[in-house]
Amino acid sequence: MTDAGVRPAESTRLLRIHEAAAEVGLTARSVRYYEELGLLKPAARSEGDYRLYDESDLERLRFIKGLRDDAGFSLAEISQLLEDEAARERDHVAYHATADPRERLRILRDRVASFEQQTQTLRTKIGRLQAMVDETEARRQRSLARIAEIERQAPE
Amino acid sequence: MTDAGVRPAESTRLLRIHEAAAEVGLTARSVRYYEELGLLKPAARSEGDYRLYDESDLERLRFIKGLRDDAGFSLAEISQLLEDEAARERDHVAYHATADPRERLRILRDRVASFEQQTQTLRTKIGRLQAMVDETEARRQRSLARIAEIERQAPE
DNA sequence: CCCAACTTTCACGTGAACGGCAAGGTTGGG
DNA sequence: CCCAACCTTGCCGTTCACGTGAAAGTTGGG
Repeated sequence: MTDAGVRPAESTRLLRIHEAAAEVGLTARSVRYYEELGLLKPAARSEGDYRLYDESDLERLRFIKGLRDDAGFSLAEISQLLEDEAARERDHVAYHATADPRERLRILRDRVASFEQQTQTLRTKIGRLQAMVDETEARRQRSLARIAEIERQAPE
Repeated sequence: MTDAGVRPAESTRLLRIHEAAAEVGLTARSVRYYEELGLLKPAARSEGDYRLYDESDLERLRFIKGLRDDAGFSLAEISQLLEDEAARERDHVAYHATADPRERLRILRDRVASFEQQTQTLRTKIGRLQAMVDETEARRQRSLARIAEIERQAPE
């Protein structure tokens, strides 16, 4: 209970939408669209209502971009995947607002569960891709076998 | 030059578009659209111009569907990925048309190269997904560490 | 041969994921 | 205080990947 104002630096500078978007390789339009879909909310707004993004926003945007580009998820699926974390995001404020360790633990544990859900989903996708690789490998082997056979029958 | 009509059994029954589509979990419209994009061509057409698909067509359709659903590739990317094989597909006819072992070897070798290209692309994608998994795992670990720390400082 | 069920091509409609513009407000250096 | 460069909220346009008829032709069992 000592030391009242526990809200010091946040250390990272806040970025405006174009800066933030460029930082993670997106367009401002996309970022606004993602917000419209409820995928994220800027950490703050300026006096004149400019969107302001912090480092955790950038992480989130990078994650979204990864899910979209690398994993090929639709924004609806991403929304689904981040749904839990979106609820936690509301807790994020609560996390910094409360000093109650029990509350903080609850929030952190939910977050861990969310991460586990995400890795699970990603691993499932990896599994399906691996199956496709195996399939293709098998087809390659079959072709190699036929090549060998032909070479046996008609050596050049 | 002996034996004019060399087109005997093909063994597998030919399916019409709805049957083929249902078999691989697609719609007839999608299959026609894929043909329009040049992703495949039915093995044959009936007297009255009905599309007729054989087993290799189904394999191809399943592969396309896998690339679309599991890998999340766009149809343009899939087209790119199958491009080589599409050229080989034209060779497919040639393969059965020729009895020349040297020509058959060339076709088979090209096919092997195409398979290797495909697995390479898929493995790259798997790598990016794995990186995301690692990232998420790291974040989970960090949360776990903070949980442990809080539990040390304020044991319930 | 007939007819219901399937298919053809053509064409317009739709939802997702933005792009781009207009009309106005905000920032911040000079 | 001024103004260029940024931002805001609409809102309409576009591309992709199909969905959904319409109008006509094909298949195949009875």
